[in-house]
This record gives sequence, structure tokens and C-alpha cells, in this order.
Amino acid sequence: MPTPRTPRRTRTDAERNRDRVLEAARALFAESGHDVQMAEVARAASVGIGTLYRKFPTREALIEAIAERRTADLVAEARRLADTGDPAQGLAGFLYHVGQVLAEDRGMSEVIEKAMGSAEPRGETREALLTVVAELLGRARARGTVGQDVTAGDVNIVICGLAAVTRNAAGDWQRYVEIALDGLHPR
Amino acid sequence: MPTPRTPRRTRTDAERNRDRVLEAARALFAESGHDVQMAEVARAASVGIGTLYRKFPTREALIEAIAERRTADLVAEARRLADTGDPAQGLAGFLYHVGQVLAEDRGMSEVIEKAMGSAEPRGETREALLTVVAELLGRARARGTVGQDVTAGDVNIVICGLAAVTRNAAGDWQRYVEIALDGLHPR
DNA sequence: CGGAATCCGGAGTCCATATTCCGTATTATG
DNA sequence: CATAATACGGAATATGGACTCCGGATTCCG
Repeated sequence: MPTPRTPRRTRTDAERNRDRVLEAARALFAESGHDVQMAEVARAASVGIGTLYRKFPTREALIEAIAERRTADLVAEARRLADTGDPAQGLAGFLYHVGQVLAEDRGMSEVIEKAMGSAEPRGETREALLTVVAELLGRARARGTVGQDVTAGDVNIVICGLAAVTRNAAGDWQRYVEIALDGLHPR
Repeated sequence: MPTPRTPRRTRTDAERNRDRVLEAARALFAESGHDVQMAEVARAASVGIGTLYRKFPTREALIEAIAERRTADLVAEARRLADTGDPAQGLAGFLYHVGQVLAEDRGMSEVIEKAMGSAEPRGETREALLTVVAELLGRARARGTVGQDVTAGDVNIVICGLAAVTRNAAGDWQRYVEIALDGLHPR
């Protein structure tokens, strides 16, 4: 009789290492963007390169895993703001929040720039982000905070630009948000 | 008696090849950004790799040479717009012009994003660009097209964002310019 | 033309990095 | 504990691409 298969529990050290890698990579990517060397990630995680690759078979996979997480956080915050009735928050609050996050995370600014810009936002999380943003916009429009003619696409390109600004003129992103918000206001 | 040095004229084929490289690189960079392979540039220029490297000892040097040229063109156009008295032109006209150019030149969008964003715009041409933009802003402010509180830095970050938009959402950059311009308008 | 003086081409060198492989070490069960 | 099942580390390998080198081709000058 073959295949008695009793699937053991995942080894605790394996799980711990996975977390270490994720955390180290998150920090490095935030600091220097996605072109960090895999070896450096392994070192920062106090893990062998072999282990790193067992967890994430490809650099792409690692980047993707982290992008997914962080995007989910963004979505969560957007939902929170959407539910909060606070008029001062909503879309505007979200833009400031995104600016804050991207200014401290170069890797994410790269992810978001692409996600908001291009027409192929692979991954359901990235899709979810577009959805909440659209909802945020809907509320803002209903409240009269932004013009009736403002589209979701408009907001997306504003965020796309925001990503570039946080990446290159880290100190002035708030001013950028102000200008963009003014530009979206009903005339 | 050594060193009688009679410096010959540059060989015509050498000059021709230099132009070919410059043109080929411009086209390739415009199409795919700066991460094109040197070998590909040589091929496109119908020139050997050795020749390519004799003209431009480094990939950096090649990129720089082209960036310089194209930036100079931008400066020239800005000057033209500044001198034209047409109220409809000026800063606004320049932003549309930049959008147009960057939308068709990925390489330039990379250059401009950095030039307008960071605080170290190496090269006098890049410096000149900042200067004309400031002048354009001055006139727009005088004319009341933009708010009195708008600074040169504000315009720079707007252009920085524009670069990202042309690169990722090529179709919507005009809308971005509209929004930004609205955002800069006096309230 | 003749022969320097200059250039040209592109195979080959070199190096940085991602990714693989496998002998050991660690952990989960019974 | 014994032992199979899993995971680990990191040297070794594979790959991609920038840059070098030099014998051969061109062009300039008198």
C-alpha cells in the first residue's frame, strides 16, 4: 500500500525564517527600492541564501509578496476612512496617508506608480485598491468636495504622480497633494 | 626634434558614426527608457560596439549626451514661449509641451523626473531649465494665471509628477496637466 | 598615389548577481 | 530517544551585459 501520507505540521523554524525574510526585505525595499540584492536580503534576515530562495523562488515572488501585504494595508486604511463619517477625511485624508506611506517606502512608491498608472493592475489586492479609491471618490463627489466631472482615472493619475514626487522630492509631497486636491475641487 | 604635431581634421566617417549612434540611441531610449543594452544601440546604429564605446566611453556618457541635447530643446521652447506675449501660452503652454515630449520619450521622462525632483540638478543645461521655468512662473504670476503663493518648487514637483504620468498612463497626461493647472490657479 | 594617422569591428574578458545543489543540521512524531 | 521528514547554509554554477583590445580597414595629407 503506497502513500500513507501524514502531512506534518510546518516546522516552526521554517515559519520564523519566512517572517524574518519578509521583514528584512520590507525594510530594505522601503529604504532602497526593489533593486536590492538577494544576498543582502538574506544577510539582513540572518538567513542563508538557500533558505531565502526556498521561501521565495524568485526575486519577483518576494517583491510581489511584500507588495501584496503593503497594498492590503493601504486598502484597509482606505476602507477605514471611507467608513468614518469625518468630512475632513475621506479622499483627501487618503491622499495624505498614501503620501506619508510612500515617502517612507521607496519600494511601495514603485508599486503604486505602476498600479495606478497602467491598465493592467494584476492581483486582486491591487484591484481592490482601485475599487476603494473609486468609492472614496464617489463619497467626495457626493459631498461636493471634488468636482462632479472628476473620474476615478483622474484620481489614479494624481496618485501616480504622487508616487513619483515622494520618490524624488520627498520633502514636498504634501504641497503636491494640496495642489492636486485644489485641482480636483469643483470650480 | 620631437612633437611636430600637425593635428589632422576629424575623419568624416568618424563624425558620421557619432551622429548615427546619437540618433539610434535617442530613438531606443525614447522607446524603451535608458536600460537598453549597449550592443543593441550599436546594432541599431549600424556600428560596431567598439566604435560605440570610442564615442561614448560609458553608458552613462551616452545617456548624458542625449539628455543634454533634449533638455536644451526643452529650454529653447520654454524661452520661445516666455518671449511670445500670448497669454494663452506661457507656463501652461510649456506644461503641455513637456507632456507631449515626455509622452513620446520614456528616456526623457526619466531624466526630467529626476531633474525636477531632486535637489542636485547636475549640468548647466538642467540648471538652465529650472531657470526658464522659474521665469515662466514669474510671468504667469504677474499675469494672475497662477496664485501669488505658487513657488518654483511647486511647479517643479508638478512636472516631476507629470513625468511619471506620461510614463505610466500615457493617454491621460493632458488631464493631469489640467488638474495641476487648476490646482495652481489663484483661488 | 604612398604611408601615416585614425578609425573600425566584434570576439573575448571580466564582473556582478541571480539561482541551483546537496551534504548537514534541526524538528516533528511515536 | 530514534528516525524519518524537513529545512538550512552557502559554495558552485549560470547568465547577462558592460567594457577592452588589437589586427585590419579607411581616410587624410602632401
